[in-house]
Amino acid sequence: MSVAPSRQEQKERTREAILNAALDLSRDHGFAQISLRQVARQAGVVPTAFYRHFDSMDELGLALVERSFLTLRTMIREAQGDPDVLDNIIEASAEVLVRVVKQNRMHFAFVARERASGSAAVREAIQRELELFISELAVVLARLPHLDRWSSDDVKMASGLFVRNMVYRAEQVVQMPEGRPDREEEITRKAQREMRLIVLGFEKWES
Amino acid sequence: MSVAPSRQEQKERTREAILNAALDLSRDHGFAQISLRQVARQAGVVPTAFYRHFDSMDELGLALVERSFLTLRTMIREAQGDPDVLDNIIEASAEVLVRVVKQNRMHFAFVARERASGSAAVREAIQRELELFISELAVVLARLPHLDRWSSDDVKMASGLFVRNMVYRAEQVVQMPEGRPDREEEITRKAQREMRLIVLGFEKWES
DNA sequence: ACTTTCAGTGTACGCATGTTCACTGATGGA
DNA sequence: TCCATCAGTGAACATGCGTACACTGAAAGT
Repeated sequence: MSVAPSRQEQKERTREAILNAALDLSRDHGFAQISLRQVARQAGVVPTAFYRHFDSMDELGLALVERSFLTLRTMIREAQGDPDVLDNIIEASAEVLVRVVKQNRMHFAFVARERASGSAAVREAIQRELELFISELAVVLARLPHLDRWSSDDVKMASGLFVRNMVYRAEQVVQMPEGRPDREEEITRKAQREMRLIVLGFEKWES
Repeated sequence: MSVAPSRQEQKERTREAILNAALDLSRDHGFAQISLRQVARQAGVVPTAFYRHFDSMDELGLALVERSFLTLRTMIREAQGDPDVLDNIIEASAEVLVRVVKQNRMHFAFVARERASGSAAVREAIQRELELFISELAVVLARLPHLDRWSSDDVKMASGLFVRNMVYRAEQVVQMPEGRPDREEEITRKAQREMRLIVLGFEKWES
């Protein structure tokens, strides 16, 4: 027999249902074009109940941004903990990328989609988080051979190149039909080739 | 005294007004979230007249994709004609990029925004056009030193890196507030640094 | 045991939407 | 000159929207 949930627990549960409903509906139509009523319906709740959790759709969007970047940070932390990554940044990080993206498809899809097109508030939040993420990755990169002597501007440039590559490949993984390990391998391979090319540039870089 | 326009001319004029209205409204809200009635209103025409030119908003979107990529092709042709580009691909092409994007702000904004988020039809059309564009640029790149001996796959990778970099920088130019030559210069500089890094990689690339 | 709090309900409203239909009147071919 | 064509009109419709408001009833505080 399950115990009756406390009021707080129940509220949290509904909030979660709303977030998931929005994420789910965004998949097909984009967050900006789904309505408050659609979200409420999918969450199994009456439209007005929505307001007990969020003031507006915009606020819901910001909450989704926050939640999505939480999983992005998990990735960078995982990459940092992995001893392979420092030895072999390219192969290891490309694999971490594809794996984490596959596990969190919806979150990455949301970020990739709304980055350029969401409401102004959502778009700005994503840009800010992405900048933050680039800075965090730069700290990791700064410990690599060749890069440890660079100016911080240069390291950030490298980090930016990697992250943009990552976002692009994540878009592809997200759009990839399920159960196509061949496509997945191809994406991993292409990402690796590109990162290898960039790293080759690092070795000759000056100023 | 101006001559009365022919029926065809007048129709073409209205069609153009609808396209421009849609492009203009997309700027703030994204194409996917503007309504047929808004477009008609902005074009100075009654909603039902819209149907004389397009069957649906989706078809309007596809027409905008086509028109936008027409200006993109202008850019590549201009770059091909410019003798500086072959000698000094990086500086010259970065400048061509920023200039052309500034001249065609709205078209680039449209492509960048709807690439990841438009309706399925619009999204797919843009992806297809972008692939085509990468292939065309690859033909130009194949004539560069170091690259002339590469496999066509490798040249396409290089082309893809440049184009993605271009799309990203175009997004920034578009979002840039008007009359900020300092920001513009910074973007040009960053784009150049990144392209230079990639080209450095080219010189050491094998297989 | 009582009262308060508050997550979720149900109704009602005014508004913008996409699409239909019958129409008008200038253009342009006969 | 007459008449067909057809780009653009204007009214009407059903529908879905965001939000206001008064409400209910169980959980939590006393």
